[in-house]
Order: sequence, then C-alpha cells, then structure tokens
Amino acid sequence: MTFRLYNTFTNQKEDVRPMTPGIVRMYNCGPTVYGRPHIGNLRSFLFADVLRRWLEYTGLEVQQVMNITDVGHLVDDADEGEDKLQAQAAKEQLDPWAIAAKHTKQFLEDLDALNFRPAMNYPRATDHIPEMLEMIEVLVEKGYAYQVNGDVYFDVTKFPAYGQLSGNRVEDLVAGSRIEVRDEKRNPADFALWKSDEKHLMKWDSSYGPHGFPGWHIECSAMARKHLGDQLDIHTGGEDNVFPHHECEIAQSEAFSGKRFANIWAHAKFLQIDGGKMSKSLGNVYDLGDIQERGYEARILRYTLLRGQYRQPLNFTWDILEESKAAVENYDRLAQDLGRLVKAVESDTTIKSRGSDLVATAKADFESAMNDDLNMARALGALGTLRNEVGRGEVTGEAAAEALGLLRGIDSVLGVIHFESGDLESTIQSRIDARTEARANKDWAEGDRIRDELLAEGIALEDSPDGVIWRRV
RNA sequence: GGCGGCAUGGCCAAGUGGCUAAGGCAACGGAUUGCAAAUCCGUCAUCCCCGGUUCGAGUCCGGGUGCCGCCUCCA
Repeated sequence: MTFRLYNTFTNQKEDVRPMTPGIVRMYNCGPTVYGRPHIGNLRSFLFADVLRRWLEYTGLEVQQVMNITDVGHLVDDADEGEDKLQAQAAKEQLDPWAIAAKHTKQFLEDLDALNFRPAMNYPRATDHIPEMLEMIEVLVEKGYAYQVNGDVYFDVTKFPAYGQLSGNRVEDLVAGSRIEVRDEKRNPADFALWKSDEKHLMKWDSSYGPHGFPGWHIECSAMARKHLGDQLDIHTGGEDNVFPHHECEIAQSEAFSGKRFANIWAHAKFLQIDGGKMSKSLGNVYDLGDIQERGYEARILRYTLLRGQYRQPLNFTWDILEESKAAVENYDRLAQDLGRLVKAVESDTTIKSRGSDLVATAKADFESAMNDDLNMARALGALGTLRNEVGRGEVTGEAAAEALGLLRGIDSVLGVIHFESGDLESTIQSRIDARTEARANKDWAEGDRIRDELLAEGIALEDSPDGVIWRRV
C-alpha cells in the first residue's frame, strides 16, 4: 500500500511518489526567529517531523530542509510595516542580528528537546541574499517582475495560475481585502521581492540600491532551490502559509524555472487554545518552557501535539496534556512489560509463542492508518488494541519479541516511548531492598514509609509476583 | 463580502453507505493485593437539528443551528 498525503493544491489525497526513486526532497517552512516558538509553531514543525519519520519508516531517504527566516518578515501588510526582527530588536534593545542568533539557538534547542530528527539543513535567509537577488534579476529579465524606486514587485497578472493553491481569485483578493493600494504597484495584489529602506537595519547593496532587503516570500524560493533544486516532492507549512506565502512561492519559483515547484503541498491546521485562537492579549501563548514549568516532560507535549490527525484542528488544554501524560506512561509500561516477556522467553525456551497473528494485525492496521494521510488517531487505536491483547496475556513467547519490535517501529515515528526504566542510583536501590526486607518481616509501616518517600522523589513502586517493579513518575 | 473546515459517550478521538459505532483519558462495580500500585473482568454513546436519497446513512444530498480558520502579520 502506498502512502497517500493530502495535497492542498489539488484538494485531494495523492500517492507520494518521489521524483527520484527512493529519495524524497522535502522543504518545511520554519520559524521566523524573533521569539521562542510557541506550541502552535511547534505543532506545524512536528507535523513535518512525523511526516519525515513516516517516510523513513517506509524505507525512503528524506532530504529535509527547514528554513530559518531571520530577515524580511514584516509585521504588517505584506509590503508595509516593520520587519519582525527589527521590531523585536527595538523591544529587547539588541540589534536584529543578535535577536536572530538568540532565537535560532533557542529554536534548535527546543527541537532537540522535543526529539525532532535533525533536518539535513537549516538554511538562514541572511546567508542566501545572493541567491535571492539572482532569482529576482531573472524574474525582472523575464518580465514577471518590475522595479520601482528601489523596490521590486512581482506582477501577479503575468502568472495566470496565481491563486490556484489557495483558491483565491485576484479580483476577490482586491475587492475584499485591506491591501493598501500603493501607487507604485501596477496591481494591488503584486507582492514585493525586494524592498529599499534606508532605515532598515539589516540591509544589502544591490543593483536596486544600497539599502535593500528581501521580501519574505523570495527567501523560501531561493533556499529551496539552493538546497533541493528547482523541484520538490513535498513542501509543508502551517495552514496560514497557504496564502499569501506559498502562493507567492509558487509564482516566483515556477516563473523562474518554468518547472512545477512542488508536487505536494501539505499544511497543518492551526492549534487552538481552550477552543479559541491563541493570542497574546488572552495570555494563552505557551511555549515549551511554560509546559516544562508545569512539570511536564517535553515528550508529553510532543505526544499531545501529534496524537491527532494533522489536518484536524487541535484544541490544546491543560487537561489534555494531563491525559497525554497518562497515555504515554501506559506506552512506557507496555514497552517494559514486553521487555520482561522477551526476557522470560530467553530464560525459558519452553514458552510457547502465541499472538503472532495479533501483532501482525496491529502492524498492518498501524501502517494502513499512517499511509492514509498520517491518520495518527487511527494508528494509535491499533496500538491500543495490541496493548489490551498483551495485557490479557494473549501475546507470549516469540510473539512478544515481535510485538516489542513493532512497538519500536511505531516509536520510531512517535518518538515518545521510554523502553528502559534507566539506571537507578545505588542509594535508591538499597532503599528498595530495605523495603523488601521490611515487608518480608511484615513490617508494613516501615515498608509503606519507604514507598511513600520514594514516590515523593518520583520513583513509584509496584509489587508484582516476580518482585518489585519501579518506574519514574 | 469571497473562500474553506468542523459538529460522534464526562473529555479527547477513529469511523473511506451494510457484521455487536476503534482506541485513549476519566468514572463506577468486581477480582487480585498486608494496604497500595499495576493488571484483569464488567458497566458507560444510536452519532447537533429538520427534511430527502436508499432495501439500508454517523457515513450521500438539501436546509438550518453552532464553533473555527483564511482572505491582513501569524505555524
């Protein structure tokens, strides 16, 4: 069965068929580094990570590039207003380069904490000014773009397909929008490729003048081209990127190369908070640090953000985070229980293998759900069913090893399960031993005291028939 | 004004016209346990409303209602 992914461009699920057999070229719209990424940003990046992991699960090599926007993303209208980095720089009283460096570092640290597989490349916009200018020059030469007073605009009327991705018509955009009509533009919907502004702090010399900086959209076109070529298999982003950002990328890249830019455009839906939009005024913009401050591991957030289907809106609440914690700990327990079952087989080869068919069914269900546009909720259902079967003792012997292998495979996509309890400090181990001895002497009070004490320190004890099992909570 | 999405148990969430509507969390009853924990058994929904198509609809069509998003910076 092939992997089908929803393509925003055609509004349908399509087979993922890499142009180069075995290798997927994927470009993910990354962050604008003017602040720490919030959990909404993280959801969309995480979608890219899960997508990449699933492609790898199916045996494909993924050339993944996620850009870092460190200049040119304006806070206001597409062609007016302040550069985001510059605005933040003013607030923090730092220069924009320092702001970008600081938040780029923070971004990469957060990805690492959330167990992202590193992309092949995280190109910075400011490292690709020559590549952008090269594209702009060709677009001007070909007649797709024009310059006015040091600014360069893309003429949307020269690219008839403009609007196809988002389903917008140029006429509607103009009629319904608040795009300010600037006299220097030929058409109100034209967008900027290059801007000139003496006051801009990050600026470059070019044939258009000494004080220029790039428009937001051209960055991605130039970086995608530099690192992956003129044609991509998959291009991702948040749903808000569909228009205008990705629409503009298509126009620029295809006008430039004459080739189809991306085969599949995949977009993650927005994250909501408490049923509504996340906004600074409501004070509900959370980042990884806020989650950790409340005592949740990064992997719990990871699970919360990936447990549903990426095209369904996800409503974040603290209750859901708590629920996810319980669910993830159940997966840990399943992993560790299976580990014990496997060990039992090693020491007792007479244990019969049972449940191989159940494991095979779970595997097939998981894979077909993931192949169906990354239907994670359905995929996790298959895992839950297997978990129940293991709990009932229906999976033993060699089949337990198969189940453990499957679980490792599943977690190669999820990236949240702890398969080993880890090492225990010897002082804690000796206290556990002391408790076991007290219990042997029926000194329940002392035994319970030690158990409560360890629990307060984050070590939970469970008395199984085969001895004490501990886990971190 | 233009475009789009969603509405399934207390909460989250699958369900791609037809066996008893996945799975998770929570809750309750029971087994087990020195007590717990974990585990197991059991209980817990007819799918927003109205109309239609069909032998048969949560699933298709029409009309409502409600929520959300994009069109303007946002992942």
